[in-house]
Amino acid sequence: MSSYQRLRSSALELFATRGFQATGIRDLAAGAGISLATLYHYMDSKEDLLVRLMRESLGRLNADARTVLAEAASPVERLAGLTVMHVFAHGLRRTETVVVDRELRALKEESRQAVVALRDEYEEMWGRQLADGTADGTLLVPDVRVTRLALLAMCTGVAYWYSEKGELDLDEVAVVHADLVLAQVGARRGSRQLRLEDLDLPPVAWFRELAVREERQPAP
Amino acid sequence: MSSYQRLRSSALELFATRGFQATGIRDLAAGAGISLATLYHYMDSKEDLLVRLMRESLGRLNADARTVLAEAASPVERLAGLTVMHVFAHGLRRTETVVVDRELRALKEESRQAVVALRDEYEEMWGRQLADGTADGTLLVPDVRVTRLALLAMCTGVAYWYSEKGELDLDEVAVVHADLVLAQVGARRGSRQLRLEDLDLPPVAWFRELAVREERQPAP
Amino acid sequence: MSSYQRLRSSALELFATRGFQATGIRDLAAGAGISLATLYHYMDSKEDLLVRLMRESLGRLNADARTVLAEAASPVERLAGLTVMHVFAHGLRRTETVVVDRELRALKEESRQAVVALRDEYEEMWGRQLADGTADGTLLVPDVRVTRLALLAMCTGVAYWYSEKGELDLDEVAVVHADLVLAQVGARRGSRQLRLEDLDLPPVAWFRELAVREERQPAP
Amino acid sequence: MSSYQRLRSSALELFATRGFQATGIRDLAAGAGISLATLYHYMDSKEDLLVRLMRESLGRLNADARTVLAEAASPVERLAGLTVMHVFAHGLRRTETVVVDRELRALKEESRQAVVALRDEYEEMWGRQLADGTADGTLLVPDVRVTRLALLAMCTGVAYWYSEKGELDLDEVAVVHADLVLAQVGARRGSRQLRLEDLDLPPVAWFRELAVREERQPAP
DNA sequence: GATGAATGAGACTTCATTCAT
DNA sequence: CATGAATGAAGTCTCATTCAT
Repeated sequence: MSSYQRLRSSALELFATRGFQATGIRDLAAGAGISLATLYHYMDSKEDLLVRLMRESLGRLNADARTVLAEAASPVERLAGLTVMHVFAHGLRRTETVVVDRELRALKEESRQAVVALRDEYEEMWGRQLADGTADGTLLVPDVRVTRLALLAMCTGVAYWYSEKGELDLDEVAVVHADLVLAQVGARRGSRQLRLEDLDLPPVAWFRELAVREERQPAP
Repeated sequence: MSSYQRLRSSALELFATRGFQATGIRDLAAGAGISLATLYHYMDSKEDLLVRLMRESLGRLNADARTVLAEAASPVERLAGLTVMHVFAHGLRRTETVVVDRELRALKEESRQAVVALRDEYEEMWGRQLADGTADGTLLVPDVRVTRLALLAMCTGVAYWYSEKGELDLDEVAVVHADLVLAQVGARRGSRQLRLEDLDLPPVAWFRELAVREERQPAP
Repeated sequence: MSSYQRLRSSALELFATRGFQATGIRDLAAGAGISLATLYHYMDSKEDLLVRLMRESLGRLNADARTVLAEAASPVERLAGLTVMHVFAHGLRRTETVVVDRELRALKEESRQAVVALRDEYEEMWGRQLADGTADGTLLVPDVRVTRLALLAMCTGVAYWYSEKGELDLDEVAVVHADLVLAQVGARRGSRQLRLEDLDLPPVAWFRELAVREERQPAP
Repeated sequence: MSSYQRLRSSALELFATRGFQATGIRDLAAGAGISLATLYHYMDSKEDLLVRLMRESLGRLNADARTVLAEAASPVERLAGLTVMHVFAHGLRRTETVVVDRELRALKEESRQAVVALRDEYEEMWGRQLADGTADGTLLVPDVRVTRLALLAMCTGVAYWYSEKGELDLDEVAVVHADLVLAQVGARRGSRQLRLEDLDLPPVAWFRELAVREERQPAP
């Protein structure tokens, strides 16, 4: 693994665990196994590194979301698909998603806006399913906007409490969340509450694959 | 307002906005309108201040939760009551709840454990309702533990996105969340999905009052 | 002597000898006998310190120049008086004048402009005597502007080569420079070249006194 | 233009403008359009580069001075010739002369002595004319040593304030300085003040040619 | 010739904290 | 109560330089 790769993953781990502000550049250098000065071959500044990691992460999340949307035919299925994908992404790529979620405030205005734009792009995909499903009557929510925020908060929470070392199985967590979401948005067939297993979606293993698929990392 | 009161509220604002690590003691002093040295009349250390604020906040949350539990008769009603209370607490006491949620990791082991114990006490009250309701068949969830984590993440999210200056009405947000929770846990009467308005609980205004009720602040 | 006084004089010595850029803040702290952190009680930044020292120095030079102008009645006498004053100021307050002369380029644009304005104020007093004396025919120069620059460069040079420990007497150096200036500007009475001793000016000792007179230093 | 030529001229520009200490090796590399590591093919160290540039510059100044002395027959003419040559050298080879004048203090003792020796060699040529002219009565100065220092400071000043882009004509500046010098040293023919135009010297254009004549640069 | 990667030392500055007054 | 002065440790970042390729 190259120096940059080591820097990337240890920085994510540190930022996620201690927080960006609480992580010193000495920690970053030590984590990557390089000297303090060498660190600056791989980043312009600490903030620059953070921005880079955030953009990568959100870029990938958006790509995965688009992949999911292409696999699902209806708003309800798309919403469920996004949920499963989101849970896997936040459970398996814990560090980067936590960093994106928590460290926005550490950015200066300019870079913050760029990152927020990427995040909005993602959330817009969720919002559209809620709006579409409400429009065609396949789901029923009290308030589209509040519901979107509530669902995302719930699913993002996985990154904070799930651990691969724990006893919970992430496949199950994903299914549970999808079912919770379907219940929340009142997705029914006749009088019966729809569940993930009722939908025409790729199997859960497909979503797990998507989340762990290797991505070519851009050069420093 | 006394110096300590000003310190308390500006510290919460700063910790919530910038984060604990990113807030310097100079910021704290400036926010309270006192000198750097005087600051140390009101706290032993920066961490000590944080711990104090967290304990106050969680102490109050637990007290409010107990008040709610005493007002509701069944697991379903208690769960809905906790939800409404939680949303008001996190919407109206935004800074302190955000600080409790985000800055646990800034504490040293010893104080962290004390604060975590308070938090666990609170979450246990939620968990108990889910367990009780599952036991007596009044609600149906895929997994008690995952559901508890999911619901709490969803409801705590309010502190992050709700703003008193926004166009959303917090009363409505609270109702929406209660309805979402009831849907998620499959609370029904016959085949009909239960909603907050169907339950025997104090009116929403009562919960709002609870959340804003003045509390005597302990002396420094 | 207070910490600030010690900082002031050792900073001038260091800046004059090694240059601003080559002087580290460790050198400044050591020179003043204080710790690195304490140094920042007395300055906002290294550049801020430099600006302060420059403004003090130029402020005093301008004050001294005005004192001299008030003592002399004609352009020729004023020019000679400025010359003697300038030589004493640059010979006896060597460090600060050298710093003002050499370190302008180390300043950022904003502070640079403020300092340059003070310097221009001073040079303008020289220029006016040349212009006035040319106008009333008491002196004759090839080019007012070039002459002013040439004279000032010559007289400022004293700060670079004169040393109190050397064998030259500064009183004599001042007289020589005044005579050189009078010769350069063609100051004559009839066909005879005027010399300093021919003019109606305070004695040389008066100028020396002016240059060493204690000045109240402003608080940090 | 070769890499070394570009390095040479951009280094001079940077050293003259920002100062030696304030110029980083990254600036040097960027100025020459080469990489940081490649820079070290053209110099042993930053100081080595500075020494080289200084020796080149002083070597040329001495050569030019000797050429001038060979063209002039008397101390007065030689002094005037040196003055005109000096003004052209400092006006047209601004960067290198400024660097030599200001950055001596940046050198370590050993190299400093070598460069100072070259500078002394040059100043000695000025001193000799003053001494000779005083001895044979063709000029009259208050103090040979002080006068030499004063004249040189005055003429070197040209490098600091003259700009090719300004409105002043360097030919005129040179003539003015020569006349000022002649006045300062009391060069007369009978009772009349001598001026440059009275002397038997090559035309001003000859001196300008001398200052801009291409010199073979030694290989790296 | 040329360079990307690497580094120890040191740059300037701010940190949380203490203490005599 | 309140504070100005002081500090050791640590913050982020840049320095001139080397070396394997």
